[in-house]
Amino acid sequence: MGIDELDGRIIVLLAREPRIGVLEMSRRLGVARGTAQARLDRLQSNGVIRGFGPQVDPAALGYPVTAFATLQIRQGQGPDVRAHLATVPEVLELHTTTGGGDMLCRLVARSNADLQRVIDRVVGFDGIVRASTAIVMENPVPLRIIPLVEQAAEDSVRS
Amino acid sequence: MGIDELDGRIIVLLAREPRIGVLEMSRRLGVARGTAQARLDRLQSNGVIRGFGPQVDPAALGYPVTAFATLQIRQGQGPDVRAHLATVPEVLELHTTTGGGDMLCRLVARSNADLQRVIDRVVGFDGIVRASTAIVMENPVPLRIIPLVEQAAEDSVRS
DNA sequence: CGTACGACTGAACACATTGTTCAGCGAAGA
DNA sequence: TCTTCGCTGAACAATGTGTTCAGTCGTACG
Repeated sequence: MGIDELDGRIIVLLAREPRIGVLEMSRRLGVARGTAQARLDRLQSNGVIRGFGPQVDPAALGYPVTAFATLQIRQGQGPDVRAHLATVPEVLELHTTTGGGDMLCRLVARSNADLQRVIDRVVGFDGIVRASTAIVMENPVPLRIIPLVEQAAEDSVRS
Repeated sequence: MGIDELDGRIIVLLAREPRIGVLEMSRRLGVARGTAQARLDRLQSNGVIRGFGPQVDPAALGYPVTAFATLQIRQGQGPDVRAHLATVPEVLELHTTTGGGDMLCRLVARSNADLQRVIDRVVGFDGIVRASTAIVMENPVPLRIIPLVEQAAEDSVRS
């Protein structure tokens, strides 16, 4: 577990220019191609890099509204609620959190009006006692990982 | 704005097997290579596909604890708080939401004990009045986009 | 002190894919 | 009818891939 400095450089480089291949990568890093390839393979089998799936922008798909909903679940209904939420395409993400068996989910919708439809569909299920929704206005820090990768790489240097 | 059925198949295919190239993609989709390439280029310049950055697992980096923190901000301190949070590597994401100028941020930490350090760093800033944190226990629905893409693609068929 | 091991290098090879361009085709719209 | 647009199928040189090899280096261990 953990990554070293070269691993960190690989991830940062890939994050900045995802389309480059192993050969170009090895050139930029100043290492042999085999090294770059071995490191990349290791990072993937380690699970550090899960994959290179396309990053799709929901807004460009016609879903410009994002919201977070906190759900309160009736005792023992957790599994059912999860299964229910998994069937709703507009539920992009679901977490169970501390604090009375609550859940937090990320929603998207076509408009504020459409958000009502989504929420109705989300909470239109028996096991959900209460829902409180916060609509996202701005996203000053979009989902990012590079600073954390750099932090983790620096930590490894100290060893 | 919006995607058609072929676009949807391209995105889903890429999400399932990100490593395939344009040629292999065109074979699976049953279209000419030029078509696949043109569609992919268009999706990217449209902004529908933002990129193909590596999906890094914070847990594998040594940060297995995730939490969501709701922050209450002092009037007019929003910009300063944003700048502050952007400097914290463990802040993976930050949104401003409806409800009294609040913010919601996603945090990671090396352990529950380490989370205290992260939170202290996050809230150790003048403009933050109050913070309430929910620790993530399970993640029944990891961040996903495929169901939404399929929904959007189906919607386009009806036109 | 010597050895075994793991990681890295630099090279080679056949093969597949990429970027690019071309002419032709069919459907939709002016 | 004519034009435009997207798709097809093909070709080309250039580049990258998967794979393998022998050789080097530093370190941990006997």
